[in-house]
Amino acid sequence: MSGSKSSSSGPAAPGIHETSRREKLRKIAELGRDPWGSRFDDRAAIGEIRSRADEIHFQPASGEPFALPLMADGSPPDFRAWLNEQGAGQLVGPQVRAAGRIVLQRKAGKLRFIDIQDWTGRIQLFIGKQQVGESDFELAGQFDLGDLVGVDGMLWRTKTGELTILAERLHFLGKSLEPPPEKHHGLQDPELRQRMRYLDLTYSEGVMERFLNRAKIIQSIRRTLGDRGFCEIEGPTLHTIAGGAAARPFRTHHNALDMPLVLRIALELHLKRLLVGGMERVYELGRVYRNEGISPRHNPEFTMLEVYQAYGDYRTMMELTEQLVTQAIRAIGAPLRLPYGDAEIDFTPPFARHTYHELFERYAGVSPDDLPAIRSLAKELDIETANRHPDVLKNAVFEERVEDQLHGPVFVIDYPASICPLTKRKASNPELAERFELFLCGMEVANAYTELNDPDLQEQLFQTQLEGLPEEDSMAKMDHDFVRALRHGMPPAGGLGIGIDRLVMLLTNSPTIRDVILFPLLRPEGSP
RNA sequence: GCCCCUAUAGCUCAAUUGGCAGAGCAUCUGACUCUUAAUCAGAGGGUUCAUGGUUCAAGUCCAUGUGGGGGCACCA
Repeated sequence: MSGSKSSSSGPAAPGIHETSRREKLRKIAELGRDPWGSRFDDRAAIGEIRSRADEIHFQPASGEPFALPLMADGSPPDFRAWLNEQGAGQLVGPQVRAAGRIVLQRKAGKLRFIDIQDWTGRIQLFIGKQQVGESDFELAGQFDLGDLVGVDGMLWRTKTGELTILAERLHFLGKSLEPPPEKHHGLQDPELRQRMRYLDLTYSEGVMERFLNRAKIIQSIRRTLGDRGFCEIEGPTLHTIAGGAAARPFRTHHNALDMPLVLRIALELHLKRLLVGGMERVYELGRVYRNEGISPRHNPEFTMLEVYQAYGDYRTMMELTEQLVTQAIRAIGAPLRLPYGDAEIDFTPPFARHTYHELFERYAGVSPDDLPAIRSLAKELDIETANRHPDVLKNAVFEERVEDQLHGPVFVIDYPASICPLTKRKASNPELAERFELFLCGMEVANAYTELNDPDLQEQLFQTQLEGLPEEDSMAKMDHDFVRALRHGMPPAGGLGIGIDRLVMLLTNSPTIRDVILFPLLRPEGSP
């Protein structure tokens, strides 16, 4: 970003907007009002106020008040005519108090119409000198778009039928020194939307709702797990070994101990230590950090849920996954058939279950056991074949050919054991791991295992994985402390990981992960 | 790390073949006591991301850099 787009901070002279706003700020102070406001009790949310529209009555000059004609969506086209037919009298509504940001202003002679917005909605204020008095009307003259104001008044309708607060008293709650974005189009530049998320939340359609839905989804997940007796914990984010996944970590350093540290790339190994310790149902919902590329589906820090249940297995986790997802959809008040881009996802449980083998044959067109065929297919797809374990190669083909086809939701089950070093093998077939991944729109959203609890096998698998791999590329950094924990006996268990950001993307129809992370990683503004 | 696209007023966007840098919103002044992205009349607002280059002349063409977007790679 160039310097010319940077904010007005710094030595540059204040722009024309700021100068005008500071002048008004000064006038507000002159009127004896605090331009930065103070506590404002007992206001109602604008959404709540709007829901009281039916309390507005018409009070004729003589006789009993009566309700307005039923208005399905707010205002009838002929409200003005209806009012004229009623003859003498006036509208009477409940007394309300609201506060919000000024998003539109219209002057009509000595009247002011102002739209204020809080996080539940917008409402129009009618400001006339007659109603608010000399001083408040003078105050209203100092209002700019973006200012925060409060109002006491009567819920009412204008002649056009618009639901309005007829202002009786105005309160100034906070000045904005900067002009808001263009009112027709809002902020368009994706960089500015992420960098100045506060503006995006206020002025871009659907952004507030999306992030409130994110919060509801996370609340729902905690509730679902809590109802089933799971205990939430907070593991360390500073690790000495970046274990539990295959990803490059962020490196850092502890000064007093003069010790290298890494930020965690997964939650897994500490949760399993807690299984050993007797926490039979345990989970963490927290941030992990992976020092990798950025894409519409990847942010360097993201939110992960990992759940472990003693004496369960991966099938237990499949059922739990369905519960977590469908409950989350209910929590945001959405139907089980959800739009995503041009497609629709049907979350009605049970989700489809297909084996890795079956899907491989269907979409790659060759048998996963036919190694020569896989090799030639891999070459066709420009996949590196030299010195790779057959199953690793097979999985590369799977990712290239199969995953994009998995519109889902579909549980892919029974992975080749060799690519799952933390997973128990199937008793009936030790070549296969008791693992599933949940795919939606070609995206991996969940990953679950029957957890490996044999310490000798675990140690051996760590060792095997290490061979021939640069240390930071391997998921299986030898973690002696973890193996020692397993040696004390970990119950057989099911484990589940869910990428919360991706789940939120799917449930809120968001095309990129940056749309569901409030502050995604950006380069510093104006960096060289 | 590689490839493609992109950067013009506070914001959203124009600018013909290389020929005087424009509009809407916002701001300021004025009119209007039921407006609805209010309207009407006027005014001010620019280092065209940066640095070089080509040219009589560069927002426009070229090179390099920076930010952003998209794709690839990376990501079990």
